[in-house]
Amino acid sequence: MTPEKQLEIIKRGTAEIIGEEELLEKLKEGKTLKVKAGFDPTAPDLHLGHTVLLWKLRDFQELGHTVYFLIGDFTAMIGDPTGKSETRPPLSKEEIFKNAQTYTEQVFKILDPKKTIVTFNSKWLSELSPVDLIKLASKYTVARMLERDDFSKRFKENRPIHIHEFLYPLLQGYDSVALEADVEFGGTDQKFNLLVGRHLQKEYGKSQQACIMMPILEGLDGIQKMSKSLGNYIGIMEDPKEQFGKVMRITDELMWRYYELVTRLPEEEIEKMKKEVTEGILHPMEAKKKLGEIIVKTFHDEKAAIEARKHFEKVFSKREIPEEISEPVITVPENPIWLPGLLKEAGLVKSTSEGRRQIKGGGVRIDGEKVTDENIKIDVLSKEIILQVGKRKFAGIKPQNVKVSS
RNA sequence: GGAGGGGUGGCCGAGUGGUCAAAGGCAGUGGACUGUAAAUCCACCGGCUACGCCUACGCAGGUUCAAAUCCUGCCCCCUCCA
Repeated sequence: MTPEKQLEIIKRGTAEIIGEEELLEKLKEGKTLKVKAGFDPTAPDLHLGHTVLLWKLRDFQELGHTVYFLIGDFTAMIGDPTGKSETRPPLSKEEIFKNAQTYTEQVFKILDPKKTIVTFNSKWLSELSPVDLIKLASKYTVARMLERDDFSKRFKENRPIHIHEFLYPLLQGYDSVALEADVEFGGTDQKFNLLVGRHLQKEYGKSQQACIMMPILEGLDGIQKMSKSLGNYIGIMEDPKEQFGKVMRITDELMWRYYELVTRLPEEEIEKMKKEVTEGILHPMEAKKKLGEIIVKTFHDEKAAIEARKHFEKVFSKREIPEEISEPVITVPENPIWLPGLLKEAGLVKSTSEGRRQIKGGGVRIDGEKVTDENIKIDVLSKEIILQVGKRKFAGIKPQNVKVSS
């Protein structure tokens, strides 16, 4: 493959590339590139947002390059500045090891393990002496630091910025120096940090990395970026039914974005589907179901995808009770038990107060029958009953799973 | 170090002695409608087998019949001066 052709593959789907010329030069030299992507070890639950980047790393691997999967165990002490700054205690060796394992478990659903090197930035960062650190700090200015979106905003709004937060971009940049990265990856929100890496490499007399920014995937709400803390994510380790259900809950518009960013369907095919939907040939729901299947299949398998779809159709389209529901083992204070208490025991609501509200709001069903009396008492010992709260939460209460405490 | 401003529910943000479990907005949950979507509308949105009680307005005390509101000390944040 020609270097130009390789570059074309690399560029597809990216938001921005800085240092494209150097990258092309390196491709022409035919060297195996060191591709760096950093991850925070404190949040090892990967979601679809991360996969946008992972797929692009996969492209690099398929072109023969090596991915350095960098776990920022050292920089995690600072945390990428977001305003909620707190110095976090360093993670223990065991925790780091455990998190790293969780990572690889997830990441290798997409990446090629043979072309991936997992590494930790504590390896070189903890070796830095105070003198080294001062040298590092001298390579950048406060004015330039304040150009960073997050910092400038906080500065303008009179919100605190701690000195150690300035260290984060510097240390991340130093990672590139230490690794001698040829390419560094990040979301568009990482632009500043990526550029610091490029700058520092120059300062330290190394060749400069290309910075590749991937678009940020919107979360389920369609507005904010997908993140664990906002709770608007689809986790790649999540249950197939959950993944499918969450996909179905996004807006039609957002569905296309997901098609583009988290599936590997060729662009032409996506365009074709889009056209068919606007022309009324393809029902948007059908397109969405297909997306759900693709996503489940990627992280689980074909069988799980089909089952998830069936489950969805049964429970939501036909409003039937699913085949498999949880059957909690519960302890109740008395036998005919007060319903709100039972709902709480069964884990369907957080408190009896919430249980009462749900009943009043018409969200509770027993064996498919709506319950309106919040004071009703239920006999749970004579036969199995199926409790339901809302459309999605079910629990089967079997007499043999019930213990009466008093 | 000095002067001033501020810390309220998941978030934003009103509230300066009782009528405050705390306005309003966002998020969330349930219902209606649907394609389980979106949009819209309605309700709920601290806990407790509850017309009452408990816990909550930075932390700890105090004044009062009564405090998110007043007083004292402490912690934290911001601004200006040095």
